[in-house]
Amino acid sequence: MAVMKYSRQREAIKEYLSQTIEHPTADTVYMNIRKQYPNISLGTVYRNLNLLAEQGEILKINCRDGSDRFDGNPNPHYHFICNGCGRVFDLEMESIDHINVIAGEHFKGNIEGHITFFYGSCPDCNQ
Amino acid sequence: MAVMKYSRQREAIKEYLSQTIEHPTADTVYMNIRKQYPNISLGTVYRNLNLLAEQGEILKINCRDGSDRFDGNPNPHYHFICNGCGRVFDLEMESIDHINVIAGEHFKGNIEGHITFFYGSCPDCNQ
DNA sequence: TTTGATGCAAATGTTTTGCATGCAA
DNA sequence: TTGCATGCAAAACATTTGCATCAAA
Repeated sequence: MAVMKYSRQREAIKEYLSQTIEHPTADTVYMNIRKQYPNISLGTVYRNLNLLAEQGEILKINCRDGSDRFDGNPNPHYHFICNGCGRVFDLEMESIDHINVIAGEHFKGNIEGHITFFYGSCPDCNQ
Repeated sequence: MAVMKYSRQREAIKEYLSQTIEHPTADTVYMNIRKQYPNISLGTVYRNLNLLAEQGEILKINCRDGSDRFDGNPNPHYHFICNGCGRVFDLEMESIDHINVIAGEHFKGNIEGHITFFYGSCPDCNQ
């Protein structure tokens, strides 16, 4: 892969993601970066989000409510998606990597990992 | 919800899904049903797949490799997605519902369930 | 005869891409 | 200067939808 050159747009995207607790969609990122760089294009936002995710600097979350979401915290962690408001929350929880072993007990392939997200109602939507 | 009327197209879709071990995309279902009903439209396939999934007669799998996949086995079970060939396998494994409890230990919302899929290399792609 | 289901095509929503230009190294 | 990054617009994809017609009940 070619070396990445510095770009102020990419920095702005990284900065924005690192300081929000939301898990914004590409479009939300676009809307916010536009406040600072009105001429930035959606294509550039997508290109940089994908680049950063590939480099492991951010996480791409496929929560499948239509569009992908992005998380400025690159450390592996689990997510909770609220059925009520649709917001995505980070979960602090102990490792559940042992489920890979359980999954592999009757399977002849090689299980390398899992993707899990939890759903239900968040504190605000709960009753 | 209005009562469903019989339709031979829907029956054919259900029949096709129940007798394949693949986890076809909507487009693959379309291609196959067309052998029997050359005039069926992709819109009808999508409408019926969504209907059947809502009724709990089939499963819709969001494995996020581009398009959704469908499974004729409506009983909850876990899936394995091969990083090599992209195929989706059913996993026979014991329940891991306890991870809902683990996830809820430090979270104030109500965790109702989880979606998990495993990945790695399948027996064919493994070495 | 009533009303859900269909085929067709157009529309939608998200993401990617081609290309000329801009800018970092 | 070299070549990655950008802005713009068009394209690519998967999926949904409006509508006139068809067919189950």
